[in-house]
Amino acid sequence: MAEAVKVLIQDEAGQEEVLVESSAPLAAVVPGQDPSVLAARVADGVVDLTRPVGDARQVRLLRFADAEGRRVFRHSSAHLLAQAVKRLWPDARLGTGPALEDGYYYDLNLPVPLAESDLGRLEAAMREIAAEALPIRREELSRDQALRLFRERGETFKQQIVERIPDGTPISVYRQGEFVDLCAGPHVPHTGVLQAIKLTSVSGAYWRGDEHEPMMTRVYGTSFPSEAQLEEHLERIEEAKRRDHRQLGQQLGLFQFREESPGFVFWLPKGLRLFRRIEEVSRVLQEPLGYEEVSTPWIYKDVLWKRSGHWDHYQDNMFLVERGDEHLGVKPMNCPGHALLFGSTVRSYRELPVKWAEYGPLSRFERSGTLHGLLRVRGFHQDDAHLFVRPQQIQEQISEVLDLVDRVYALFGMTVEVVFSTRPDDYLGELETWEDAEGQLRAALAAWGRPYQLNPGDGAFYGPKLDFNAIDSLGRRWQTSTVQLDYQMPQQLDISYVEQDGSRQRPVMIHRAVLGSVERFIGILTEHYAGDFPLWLAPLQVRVVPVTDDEAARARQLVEDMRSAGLRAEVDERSEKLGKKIRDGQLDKVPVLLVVGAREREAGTVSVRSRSGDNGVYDWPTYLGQLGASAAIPTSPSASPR
RNA sequence: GCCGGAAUAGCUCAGUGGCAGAGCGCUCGCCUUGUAAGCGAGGGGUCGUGGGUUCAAAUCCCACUUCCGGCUCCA
Repeated sequence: MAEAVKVLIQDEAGQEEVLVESSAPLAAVVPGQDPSVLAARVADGVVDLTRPVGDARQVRLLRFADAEGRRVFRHSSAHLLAQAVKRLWPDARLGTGPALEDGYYYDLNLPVPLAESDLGRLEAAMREIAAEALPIRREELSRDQALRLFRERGETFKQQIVERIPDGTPISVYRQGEFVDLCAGPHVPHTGVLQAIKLTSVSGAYWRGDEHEPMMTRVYGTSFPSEAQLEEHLERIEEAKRRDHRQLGQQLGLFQFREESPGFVFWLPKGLRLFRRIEEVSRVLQEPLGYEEVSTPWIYKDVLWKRSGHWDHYQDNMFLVERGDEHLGVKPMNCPGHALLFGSTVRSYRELPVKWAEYGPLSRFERSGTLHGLLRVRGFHQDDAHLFVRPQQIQEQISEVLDLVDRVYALFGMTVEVVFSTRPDDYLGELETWEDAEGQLRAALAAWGRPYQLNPGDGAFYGPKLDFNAIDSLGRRWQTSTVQLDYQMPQQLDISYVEQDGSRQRPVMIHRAVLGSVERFIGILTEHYAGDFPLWLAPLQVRVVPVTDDEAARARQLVEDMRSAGLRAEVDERSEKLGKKIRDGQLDKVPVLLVVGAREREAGTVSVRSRSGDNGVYDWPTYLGQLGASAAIPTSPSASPR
């Protein structure tokens, strides 16, 4: 009972209305059978082009350029990968294979270990299947039919998934040639659409993400409609690799890691200059807000950790020391120490808020496989502070921290995103207190006036929190810090202040770190700037390059002038060609190279070369003044020169 | 911690069972340089550590350490 219906086709170019049989597949409404159309969005969601038009009256055509079209393309690529694996290893059992932002993966249980060197073979098999242009067909089954199908095929993992689907839910599978996969879809019309394919890596992944479940082999890949787009993507990956802070740290002589102390950083002089500069930024910006620095012990007896709750909740992440009868723990956080100091004397409400900062070393025993350059270490420093406040001061103090976060990240040309995590199911304390705290956080966020993401139920058991993601120059997100309200620590360590009415009250502790770990932050900054630190931050700001050995004396004089002005400068005195010294200066990513020869000496000038090239000749005393000014921390972002 | 891979000179890497190599860096000498690599010579190695197989191991096998890609974790 085919009936002709009017369908409105929407495409990026515009829309048109066509008349089509309702029993025809959606593909029939695609103008000119355009092969770049991968799927369609109708009222029910994104669907296959093989689906009948049915009662759809508005159809949006999806291509690779659409995020939804891209997901379909990548998901079909994952099926292609799984099919290729099954052709090479028929005993392989399928797990799951979703699309990712930039590609896809498939988790499989394989009879043999798979190495990255096997990926070429696998890619070849994928290309073969693509060349076969197998039609991809959807089938709907009952739960029993699906169970039987996957049991017959020995797909035990798929069986597990089906078993978890409630009875009565329609189940879909997709077939392409000999391959069948349990899948909600949708998919591209046939495998020939999947043109440019690349498998990128292979690794292990727990089944269902649970470390008690078996380990699957996960193969990662990406795919594009054309080789040119694939090339472009691989080029972006190369760019990210060139920015890898571990590589730049080695190349620029900033820091090292050594086998003798896994997870701890060896800072070289240049790296430590960066480190100190970052700390300076933190101090300069927060001291006017009434922060004061304290220094507390880094090893405490188990008694303290038991009182603070770390012994029960955090012991696995602590370095423990046993010395005779004493059990000691190296601090993973500053809060208990700060709370002890706060409680060491009677505090009046007049003193609050108390804001104590500490940059000292923290140690956390991270599992060996989680260490990653500066981004995940066992020994680090935070721009940590604890605010002891009266409950009614929460909002104003959070607002102040939000403002500080904005100003700090603006210095580095980064913005932040905020995630607000609220009361979890297993919360401690009074419901009323929680509601008040969350209300104050919400008010502070509203005053801040920017959108934020809500993460209900993801707060800490002791209080709600705000997480910050910094966004770098490549658009990548990095979790840098959290601001957490804590009602438990003051109680556990029994600290209080005297209220206006003479009563003893518990302060609320606000844990906050703006940069988070300084180590991690430097790793992020290195990648953000690709090692081209701005002048005010660069470990070496100026290198003087004498044209001949005869100019070395003046070059040294210039460096002395600069050092007196507080600049970080040095001379390249090697007996090398000018071109060589320029090249090395560029490779060392020095912001300013001053070329000085006989001409400059006679005229009292310097020839300036920045990272972008020759900047011309300047009068030395004038230029020195300018340099000094632009090398200062640009506390007002508009005044920040790169 | 788990899965897979890797470890050779200071750095980046070549070397698949038979005398340990290259480029850069380093030292010395020559050159005296004008905006991205001047020339020559020299020094430099427990081939990650320990065990095994073999007439013979950087190379094959086992264990450990560390790193890399992920997973898990990151109150």
